[in-house]
Order: sequence, then C-alpha cells, then structure tokens
Amino acid sequence: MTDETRSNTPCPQDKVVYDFERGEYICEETGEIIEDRVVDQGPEWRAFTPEEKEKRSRVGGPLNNTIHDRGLSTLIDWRDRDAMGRTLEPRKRLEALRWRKWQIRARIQTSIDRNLAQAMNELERIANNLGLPKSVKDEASSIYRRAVEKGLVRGRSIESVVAASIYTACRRMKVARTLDEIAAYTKANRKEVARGYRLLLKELQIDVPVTDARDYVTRIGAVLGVSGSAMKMAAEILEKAKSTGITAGKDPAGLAAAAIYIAALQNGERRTQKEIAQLAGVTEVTVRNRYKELIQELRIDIPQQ
DNA sequence: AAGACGAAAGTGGTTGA
DNA sequence: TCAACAACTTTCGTCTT
Repeated sequence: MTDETRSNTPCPQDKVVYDFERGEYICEETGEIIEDRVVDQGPEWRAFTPEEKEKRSRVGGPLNNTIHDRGLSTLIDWRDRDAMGRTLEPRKRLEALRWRKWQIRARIQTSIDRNLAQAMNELERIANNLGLPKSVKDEASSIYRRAVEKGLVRGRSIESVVAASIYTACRRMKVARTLDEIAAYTKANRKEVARGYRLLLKELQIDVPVTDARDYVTRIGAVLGVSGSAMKMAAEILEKAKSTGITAGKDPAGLAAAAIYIAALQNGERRTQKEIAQLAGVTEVTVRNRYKELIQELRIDIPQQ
C-alpha cells in the first residue's frame, strides 16, 4: 500500500467523502482510500530509498529546547547554609531537604509533561492519518503515558514508542491495522514498531487478544463495497477454516482477503484478486494461495460465472 | 485486454542448535 | 550467532474470460 499505488487512480475532488464510521476519506467513484495527507501535518518529506530516509531522518522533528527547563528554574543549593553562609538550624535544614525533594520531583514531572505533550501531537497526527476512532487514541495515549512513567521512552524516539502504543491499542481494541500501515506514517520502520510493541507488552504486562482474521473482514469488505451477507459469509468461512487448523501461522490479512474473495464470488459480487489484495496489504499470490487452501479444505464450490 | 493461475527465485523473520 | 525453515513477495509465462 504505497503512495504510488494510490496515486495512479486519481480521484476527482468532489467525489471524496468522509466516512465517519471508519474515519477514512474515500472516493465515491473508485472506493479508493485517500485518507492520507488530508489532515497530514507530519513531515513534509517522503523517503523512497533507505539511503534517502537515513539522510532525511537526521533532520529531526520540530526543534525542541535541549535545556529541559530552559534555564529558568532556580536550583536549591545542596549545602545546608543560608545566604550568609551560616549553618542552618535543624528545623530549617529539614525544610530545605523537603524543598529539594520537591523540586526534583517537580522537575521530573515537567519533563514527563513535556514528553507527553510532544507525544500527544505525534499520536494525534498518526492516528488521524490512520483514521482511528477516539477509543483507540485514548487507549494509545494511556499506554504511552504508562510507558513514559516507566521510563521506557528513554533511549528511544518518542515517535517510535508512540507508534508502538498505537499499534498496541489497535490490537487491544480489535481495530485491525497492520504494522506496515502504522509504520508508513512514521520515521520508524515496521521492525522498530514491532520491537517497541513487544517491549510494551512485556514491560507493561499488557495482553492482547490474538488477531483474528475476521477483524479485517469488516474493514476490507466495507471499503470494497460488498454486501453485508457477503461479509457474514466471509466470517463464517474463516470460522470454519480455523477449526480445521489451516489458518495457523498464516497472515490474518491474507486469510481475510481470500475469505472475502470467496464470499463475494458466491454472492455474485465478483471482485478481482488484485483489488482485494491491495486493500488487505498482501499480494495477489497470497490471496490465491489462501483461496486455494480454503476452497479445498472446506470443499467450497465456486459457481462458474 | 484484463484477470486468474502457478512456478520459481528472492526476502525478512522466527526458531532451535 | 548461525543455519534451517515457513510464510510471503516478486516476477514472469500461460491459460481463461
């Protein structure tokens, strides 16, 4: 699902509608998803080769103050002396101790706040590009907050942890998005997002339901414009396939694509493999392979024509 | 001409020694 | 850390609609 594949079917502006249900901009004519760039406030560049990406990512995001408190905060002296250099009396010493402690805490707090503020911007941007519902954004931000508080962001880019949080939230909320889709709006690649995701699961002890191919069915089916009964049939196919065990270890998106393909055929709503494959983020070949396995294993008859 | 099919070689990730 | 491995992709030739 690259920009190239999208842009070779130009959509007339007036045919573009916003689908609130899925939070995506869709072309009424071609069904093409054009959600990206509509609200894109992200990096204005695109990298097409790894080298280019490498170079460009060095540019960095918006400048932020490297001095965490901009030099404005007063440091409380660690010596127990007053302004005249006299030793403080015990009562005052305790007071000074409390002040220091408080200040350190406050500083940590503001650093977390600043981190969060920036992270929430990123989160909003990525989530908007992906057209994610508010519930997922909320979940993602709460995951991110916990990650910051646990110090998991240190040594990693805010953006990559945000991306991982979003992916985790999607998994938890059963909103089917692939790693690739999320990584596409990030400087991080799929690998890095995946690593972050595993880290979050481990460190925050989050558990997620295993991705079910059926989660993809509604989304792919809706964009494809197949009927509800076809989607239902696709879900049933997947259900049965699961019990036979042939789905184990297979890409759920590919399985969903094949199931929809079959269901559409049986409902007389023929779609091309290419179309479905593109929406599912897999190749035609994968759709074909799953298709073959499914009809063979489940003994489904495909009506000719 | 477009879509479907399948073979063959290549890629990135996981697993087990 | 390395090699074997399964799943998936890319590419391409052939057949079908």
